[in-house]
Amino acid sequence: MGKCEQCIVRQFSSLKVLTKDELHKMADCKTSYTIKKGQPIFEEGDITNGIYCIKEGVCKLSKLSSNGKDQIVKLVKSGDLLGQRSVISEEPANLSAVALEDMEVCFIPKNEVIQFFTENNKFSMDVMKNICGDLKEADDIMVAMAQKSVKERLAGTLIYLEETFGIEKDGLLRLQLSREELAGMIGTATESCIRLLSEFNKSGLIQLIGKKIKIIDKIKLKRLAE
Amino acid sequence: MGKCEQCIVRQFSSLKVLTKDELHKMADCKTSYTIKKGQPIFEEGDITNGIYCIKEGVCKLSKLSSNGKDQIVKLVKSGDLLGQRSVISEEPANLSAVALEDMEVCFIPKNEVIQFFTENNKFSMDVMKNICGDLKEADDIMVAMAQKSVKERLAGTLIYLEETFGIEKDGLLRLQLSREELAGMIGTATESCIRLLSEFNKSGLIQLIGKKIKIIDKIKLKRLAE
DNA sequence: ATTAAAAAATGATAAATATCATACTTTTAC
DNA sequence: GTAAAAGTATGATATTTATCATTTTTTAAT
Repeated sequence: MGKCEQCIVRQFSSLKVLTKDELHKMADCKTSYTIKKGQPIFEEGDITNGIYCIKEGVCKLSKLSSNGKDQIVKLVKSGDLLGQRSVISEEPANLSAVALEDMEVCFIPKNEVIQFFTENNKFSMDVMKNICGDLKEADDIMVAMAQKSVKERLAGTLIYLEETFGIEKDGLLRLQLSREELAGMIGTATESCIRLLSEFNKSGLIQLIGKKIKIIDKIKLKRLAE
Repeated sequence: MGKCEQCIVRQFSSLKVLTKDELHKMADCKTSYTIKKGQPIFEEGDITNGIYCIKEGVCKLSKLSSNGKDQIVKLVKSGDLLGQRSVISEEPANLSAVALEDMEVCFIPKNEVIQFFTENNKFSMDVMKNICGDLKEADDIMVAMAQKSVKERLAGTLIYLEETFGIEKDGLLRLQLSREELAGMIGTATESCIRLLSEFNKSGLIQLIGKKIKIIDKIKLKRLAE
């Protein structure tokens, strides 16, 4: 069983402020999982009873709207924690978490997490800061959804994907989303998303290679996103 | 100077878990303000250096989009706290807060708030729960902005306004927003908002009396909002 | 390797929404 | 009290976006 001390999640998340003792306690109670691409970690409405540490891979947090479309609210990647909100609010999950790549995650039961909260003030402050960051991000996306055109949102999302998940040696976006998922991020119909990608392709902003995307003119794309 | 102990904010917000001692400390360091309708409490980008307790009145939290329109992200009312995110994140305000009615607020300096955080675990947990609630709300609104039509969002917002701020004896929505502000809540052009209000009026869902609004058929309106 | 299924792409069209113009009404300032 | 300004309302029109239909391409299964 892993020791948690060397884990990537410990370096990047709120776990960095845990003491040696707390890390040992965590290592003892955690459960490791492998999740295949496309599989859920939890679903909207589930009672989660703990948080997940993302050791490897990326997942989407999404919510099914009454029109039957799945809106992607956030992407979560290795080094991040997942499911803190439900533990703190003592509520079922508001969003579904589904793997976009094969993943490795660890589950830490609620009781331990709450103990860390009450016994380690640094930890609760750091988790709180992260949730505040999520709130700011959500507010900003809300404004973009309400006030920006689909074209602007697509441009902004492509920039975000490059800056957050990086590119491969050949310049293609490392994180591969289906057109439907990309549409679900920007909040539009799949066909509209595809059409705009074609348009960006023709006007030399991006290049479409199979289903993969390469950003060619980042400056113009950024300007388009405003 | 007020004592904080009897204050409405203490009854409804995270302040309820503060000890007598902490309340006294707070009463000593707080500053009371009166804010006239239309005046800002703080603006996007301001360094706020503390939190506000809303004793009386309602304000809007909004963000100016690059298209020049003001998107309303949240309404905050008496009994609520305001500005916690900036204090926790140690960042400038992400949103502007502007009074929709004459208001009475108290300002508590950052240092005291942080002291309460570190010394009173109940307080930090309760603030955290509230921020988690805001995050859930923001995620839900984001999905609505992305996936619902303007008509559905208007219907939902009218229901929200009635349920959150109540009605006057004659059934009119108590909180009076201008058409422009209502449009800024649902994320649409003012004219589109006005047109849909007219349509709702003609089809008997609501009644427009001057600039005030009365909900006539709440059932149908709710069904419309989905 | 071949075929079925899924995903991506594109065209045609309809629906939703924004924009611009203008009229009317209410509020505000002097 | 009156004029100017702001807010509300409505029409005409343009633009954006969704929907439905079809084709092409890619992926997966046998």
